[in-house]
This record gives sequence, structure tokens and C-alpha cells, in this order.
Amino acid sequence: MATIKEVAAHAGVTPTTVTNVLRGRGRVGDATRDRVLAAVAATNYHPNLNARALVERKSPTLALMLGCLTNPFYPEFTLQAHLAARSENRFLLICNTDYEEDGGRQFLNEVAGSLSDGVLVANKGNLNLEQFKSIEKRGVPVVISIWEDPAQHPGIPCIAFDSTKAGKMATQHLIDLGHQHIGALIASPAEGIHAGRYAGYRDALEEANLPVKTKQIRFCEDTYEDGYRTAFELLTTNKGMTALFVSNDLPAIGVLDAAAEMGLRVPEDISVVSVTNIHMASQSRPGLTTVAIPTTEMAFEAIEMLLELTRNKPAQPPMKVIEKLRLVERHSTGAPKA
Amino acid sequence: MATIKEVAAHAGVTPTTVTNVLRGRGRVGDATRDRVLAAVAATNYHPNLNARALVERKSPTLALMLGCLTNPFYPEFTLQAHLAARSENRFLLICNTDYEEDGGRQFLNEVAGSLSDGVLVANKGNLNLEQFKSIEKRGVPVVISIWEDPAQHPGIPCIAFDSTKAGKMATQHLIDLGHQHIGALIASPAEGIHAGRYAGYRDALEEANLPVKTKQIRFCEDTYEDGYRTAFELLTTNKGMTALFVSNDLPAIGVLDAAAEMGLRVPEDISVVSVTNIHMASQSRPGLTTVAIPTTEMAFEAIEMLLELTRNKPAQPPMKVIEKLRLVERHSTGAPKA
DNA sequence: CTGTTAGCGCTTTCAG
DNA sequence: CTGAAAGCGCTAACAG
Repeated sequence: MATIKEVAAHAGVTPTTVTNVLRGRGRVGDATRDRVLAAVAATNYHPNLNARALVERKSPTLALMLGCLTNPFYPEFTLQAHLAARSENRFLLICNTDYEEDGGRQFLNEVAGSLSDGVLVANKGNLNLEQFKSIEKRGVPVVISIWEDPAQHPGIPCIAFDSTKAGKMATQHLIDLGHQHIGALIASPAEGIHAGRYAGYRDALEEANLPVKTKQIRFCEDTYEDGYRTAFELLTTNKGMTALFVSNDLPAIGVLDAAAEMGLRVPEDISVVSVTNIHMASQSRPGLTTVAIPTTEMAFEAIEMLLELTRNKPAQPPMKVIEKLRLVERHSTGAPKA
Repeated sequence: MATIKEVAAHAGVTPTTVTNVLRGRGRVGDATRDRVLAAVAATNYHPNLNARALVERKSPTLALMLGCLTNPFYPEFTLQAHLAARSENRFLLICNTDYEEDGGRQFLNEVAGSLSDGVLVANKGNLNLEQFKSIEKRGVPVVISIWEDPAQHPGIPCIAFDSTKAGKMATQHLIDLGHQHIGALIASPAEGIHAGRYAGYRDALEEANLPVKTKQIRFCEDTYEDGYRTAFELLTTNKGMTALFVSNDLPAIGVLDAAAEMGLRVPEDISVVSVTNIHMASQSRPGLTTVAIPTTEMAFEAIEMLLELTRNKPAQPPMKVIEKLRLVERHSTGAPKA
């Protein structure tokens, strides 16, 4: 690893001049520039980013905290965040908090403000907001992305989408198709991360003067397996339903498999709709009808907000809500049988 | 962000002493230690990792290069690599090379040896080995993980598994079940990354004195969609097959859906087996029988090798092959109809 | 247009 | 047991 001094010596200049040509600062004579560039090539020089970060008081990395990369939503979000970060010439440091016994506190403490200029939090519902506020107090910007409730500000800068609207759109699609007996499978506690999606389901039903029947509603873990298991139980004990609103794609795919296992045809016997539109939703049988949330936009806006916060601290923590929601009709929904 | 100087001032000592108590170096009096610790707490001090990296000539991060996090194998590998890195108190920097127009060269040049002490490469078959060798020449260790062919050393330290054996085990399982007409769907070019798995398929057939029929073999992209499309074509134009060897899980799941679409029952009409055992393999309908490769072990061994290489440079690049392979029987395979 | 000087925050000899 | 001094590799004033 050549250092800037060596390059400078090689080119017969000082480190300052090398920096100047490499960073495009100051004015440098053409001949000198050529000599420097030649020396850089000859020595295969690459600046030490740690040293640069130290003096510039600014690091080239951003930290991303998420629950677990193994939940298929996160890789998609992470990829977009990575792309956004790269487009700003930043690198992404990741932390799967589910496996840190302290929920990522140590990661945050070590990384925030030294290795990383800021931290992006992919919301998974059980956020320890105080933890992030204490990071902010140290002057390190934090933004929460995929915040589900525009009506309730977490007190930390965030990028949100309207999850209630998403839940409502999904349910409304079922109603438009003519369904009147629509159960729900919510992949969080009632007051948990999918509370908004759940509220959207109830709103749609109420506006259509359809009853909200607790007997037809279940809460489960946000996994394929628990979606499968819970749907199996719900579908065996409640026979009258023609459609199911599921609050997330992964458990919805479990629902599809449970229905098949029971000999129920989707959508002929039961329609299934959900929210998110992960890649897998197009790889299920049948393809899953779902309300797509703006994953890409939330990732890009989050990175942008984070970077902006490294430049200026606003008096109030901003919230940006991305309105874009889109019903993606595939083949898991259809009209109820007459 | 408090600095070590401020902490020292607060405690009435010098930075040296602060370092000593924080890093456990030297001998420090109990009273002094307590004062320092109190000062650390009072100022909410966290060491600047960039500064530390600079003086220690050693960075707390490792870089992971992979094709694209969106291919479901990578998140699983990445999670394990992350866990392994964390267990050594390192952080992971990731790069999705598929989206870097230069295949990650710039990432490598900027990161390797300054931000990151080493780079871990998750093999996806189209590796530019020269690129990595030039990084090694700069004294930065590189290890390739998930190398598929133990018989052929890439010339760079690597962790390998025996993909030929995996392909053979999968095919052998079909043969053991009584299948004699076994087609193949290889998710790479014939000489591409799945060449070993493909060779294993042929080996098993030949050892069982079964013919290898080119008509029943197809090559496709390593995606769900192309698996679906290619299987559809193969299955419509070749009627005699009772089983299919697919070289990877994701296209195999596409195969399952194609079969269902065509009205073929799996495994009654056609058995499907593949290699890898990604999480999705247990979330398909039917569950996919597949040969599990040692993802976790490869991730941990790779991190360990990388770290070892930062300590000592061996004369020859090591290769460690993880022998562990395991047939995971689910429900996509069964005996052929009599 | 280029060089000199100082310093980012930390750790490590080496003295005391 | 604690402090003083030097330096990691780089960049930003400021001179010249």
C-alpha cells in the first residue's frame, strides 16, 4: 500500500500537490499533473480512506440496521439502499439486529459517528426509539425508513408510507370484486407494526357496511410458516369466508400453501390479497395479488435525507411520506363464487 | 462526540491512561481506573474507529462482494458472514457487484486495504480473478467462498465445496427411487458455475448405466422465471421423463410451478430435485427435495481464513473444502409410476 | 502554481 | 503506575 508521501516523492512534488490533483482542488500545472498521475499509476496508489475520514471528519460509510436479511423484504430494501448510497459515493455497513443480543446497541455505539456518518434504520416495528435518540444526541443523524404511520411522528427523522391506505386498497380490491366475507390475517400484534394495515382493512369493511368479525381475524408471526399454520386453523374453523386479507406477502404465501393443502382453490374458493410486493409474490402459485409499497423510493429518499442531515440539522425532525401505492393484480384474487 | 482528550481532561489524566483502561493495556491504579470510567460515562465517549484504524493499521471492517442480494442465496450467506464477522468484532461492508458497471473494481480499489482489511468474495461464477490478484498484490487478503470445484484451485485462497458430489447425490437420490428417465436443467452455461453440479448428474447416470440424453438437458439463467420457462419447454417437448435434476433451488421452484401449470403432479408425474437448500426450498409446494450445501460453514470458514490471512501470508494460497453435504428429502421426489 | 505547517483522534514506545 | 512525545496517512490553511 503506497502512501501519498511515496507518490509525492516519486513525482518530485509534495503530498499537497498529489492531493490537489487527485481531489481536483487548487490549480495544478499540466506538466505536474501528468507527473503525479504517472506516479499514482506507477505506485498503484489508493488513498487511505480512514486517514481521509479522520481529517475530513466525515466517513465514506453509512450504517444500515435491519432485523434480519433473511426476511425477503430486507434484501430488496438493502439493495436499493446500497444503490442509493453508491450513487452518493458511500458504502453501506450492515447490521442484522435480530442476532445482536443487545438489539444493536453496541453496533450503534461503535459505528455511529466514527465509522459511519449516519445510520439508516429499516423499521421492523419493535424499535427502541430512545436508543436512536441518544445517538442523535451525539450529533449523528438517524433516519427511520419504512415508517408505517404518517399520522404519528416517531420524533426521529423518517420516511413513511401510508400503511392504512395500503391495507384499505387491498381490502377494497376484494370488496370491488364482490366479496362480503373477508377474513384477516395480521402478521403482528394488533398494536404492532401492522396496526396500520389492519386499520385499513377495518376501514374498508366499515365504509362498505360490511361487519368486522373478530372470529375471522387472526394475528400471527411475520413468517411463511406461521402464515401457513394460522391460515390453516382460520380456514378450518371458519367456513364462510370467500377472501382473506393478509398484512404481508410472506405469510400470505404461507396462506396460499395452506389453502392448497386443504384442497381449497385460490382464487375460486378463496381469494388472497396482501401488502408489500416482494419479489416472491410473483413466484408463488398462483401469483399473489398485493399492494406494492414504494420500497425503492423509501430507500433512496432515506439515504438522501440522511445525507442532508449530515449537512444541516433542522429544528424539527422531518418526515417524508411517499404516497405511491399500487395494486398489483396477479392471480390470487377473483370474484367470489355465485 | 467527545474525544479522548476531553475524557482525559475530565478525569484529570492523560489520553494514554484513558486508552490503557479502555483497551486493558498496561497497569492502571484502581482509583484512576474508576475516575476514567466515570469520565467516559459522563462524556458519553466512544472511540473514533477511524483514528484507531489509522494508527493500528488495521480496520474493523471486512468487505463482502456478491452478485446481488436479491438472489435468495446471498442473504442467507451474508447473514452468516455477518454473524461470523461480528463474532470476531468486525463489521461487514457489502457490495452488490451486479449493479456496479465495472464489476466492483472501483469498490475494491477504494475499500480494500484502507476501509477494509480484507475482502470476501461470494462466488457467482463470472469472477474476474485477475482483479482479485491485483488486490492481493497490494497486500490485501482476498478469499473466495463457495468455490464449486475442489479439483481446480483458482490461485486465490478459497473455501470450496464439492459441487460434483452434490449434483451426484441429488441425481443418485432419483436413481435410488427407481427413476430411469432423468432430465436436467442446468442454471448456467455448460462450462459455467454449475459445471460441477452438471458433471455430478452425468456421473450418477453413467455409474447407473443410464444414458445421458442431450435432448433432455437444458441450460438456463439462474432465476425462477427462466427455470419456469425452460422447464415448460423441456416438459412439453420431451414426454418420457419421470424426474428432473435442477442445478439450483430457485429455478427448481420455477420448475415446480411450470409443472403445476401444465397439470403435471409433483412427484407423482415428475420428481424434481435440486442443490443448495435455500430457505425458499421449504416454502414451495411441494417442499423441494434438495442437497444442502454448507452455507453457514463456508461463511464462517471464509471469515476465519480471511482473518488468518491478515495475520500471516502463506506461501501458497490455501483452499479449504467443506465436505458436509446433506440430502434434504421433502416432497418433490418420489418413486416413478409403475 | 506549489510547498510548509499543523493537526484530525488515537495508540505506542519510552521515561519518570 | 502514569505522562510526554511522536506518528499513523491524509488534507486545509496559508505562504511564497
